[in-house]
Amino acid sequence: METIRLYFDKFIKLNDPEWADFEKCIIKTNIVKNEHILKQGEHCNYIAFIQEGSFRFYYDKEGEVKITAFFFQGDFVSNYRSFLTGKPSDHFIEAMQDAVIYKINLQELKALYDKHKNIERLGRLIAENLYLSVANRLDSFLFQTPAERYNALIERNSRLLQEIPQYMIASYLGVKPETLSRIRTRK
Amino acid sequence: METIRLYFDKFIKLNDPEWADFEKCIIKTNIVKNEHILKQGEHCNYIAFIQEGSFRFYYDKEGEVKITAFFFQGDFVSNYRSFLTGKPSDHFIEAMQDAVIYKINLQELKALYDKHKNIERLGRLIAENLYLSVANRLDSFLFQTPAERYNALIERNSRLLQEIPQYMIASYLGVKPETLSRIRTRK
DNA sequence: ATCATTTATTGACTTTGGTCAACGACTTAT
DNA sequence: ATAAGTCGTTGACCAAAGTCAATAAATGAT
Repeated sequence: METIRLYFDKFIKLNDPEWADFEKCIIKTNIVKNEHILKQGEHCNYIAFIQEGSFRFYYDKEGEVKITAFFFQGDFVSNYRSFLTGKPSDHFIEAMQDAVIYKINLQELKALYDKHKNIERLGRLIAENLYLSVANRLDSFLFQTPAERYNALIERNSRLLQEIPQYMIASYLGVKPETLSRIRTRK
Repeated sequence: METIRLYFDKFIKLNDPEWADFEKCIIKTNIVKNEHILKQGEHCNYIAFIQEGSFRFYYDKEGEVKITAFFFQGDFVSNYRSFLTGKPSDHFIEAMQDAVIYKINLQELKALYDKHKNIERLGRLIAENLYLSVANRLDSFLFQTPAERYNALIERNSRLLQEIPQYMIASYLGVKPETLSRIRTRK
């Protein structure tokens, strides 16, 4: 559990009593490839920190799968909307590789928000962090062409994307696999 | 100032000492139509709460104006990304009508985060709130056609949109004015 | 190693939205 | 009142991505 503490220190340094309480609401979980950690219709009652592995966050619209997000090592993975609103998830979260995550339970975290100011602050920093992620992704749709999105993506994440099949990357970029294939050849 | 307190009570009830400190970092400002409250290149050092009026949040890409967001009464208006990261704004914020806003200064707010747990919590709630807004807008681009976005928008905001010219709505929806005109006739 | 399945590519054609230009309805300034 | 601009609409054409189908390449299971 000490290694996870180092990760959280990057957000905020918790003192020993704070950490002791925080640790209690964390559950380390091993996930196997293709396992779902959240399904459509379920309530997302956790945020998980990814120590190892990667996930896809997708939506099944009448049989057509649309990938909304990828999550990698060092990211928080969650249906944060469902987590915040208490509404059931419209997305699935599936492991693309074997993974190790630390689940932080919603109810217990809320109790810790009341108890420790620094954990309340951690909650703010996580929210701000996730805001920036989704705002950047929105920008990529507002201001970039599919080809520009693709180039920016491989620029940022080339290694991590090696293992991800191209049709999933196409879905993430908002185009059909045929179109991504054509984008890749015409440059 | 008491009227603004009622608005903030919807997020979180601050007690009198908390409110007294919070009030000090708020500046009530009157804005005239077409006035910019933030320009490209400036650092956004505030979040403002809109008591009256509306704003457009836009990006000027080589002379082509793209509207990223509208803000209405009861919303927070800010370049929240610039506010969080400290980087200069790439967007303009312009009043579409005469407006009354309450600006909350960044540096003073940060000091209050340290001083009052409830204001730290207010910061979290604002971040979560803005996360949900931008996540919903991203979804509208991922899962909806321009026509569906248009219908959902007028469904939600029909009254407020009365005063906004159609070419701005087109830009917000991510289409050209000619296309929006055609969407409107073909139904 | 072989066969079956999944994934990626390519071609022909369709659909959707963009571009450019013209025009009419309204505003606004003089 | 008139002229100049702005805004919304319409038409003809263009460009980009989607669709459908065929095939090739890669992956996995036995």
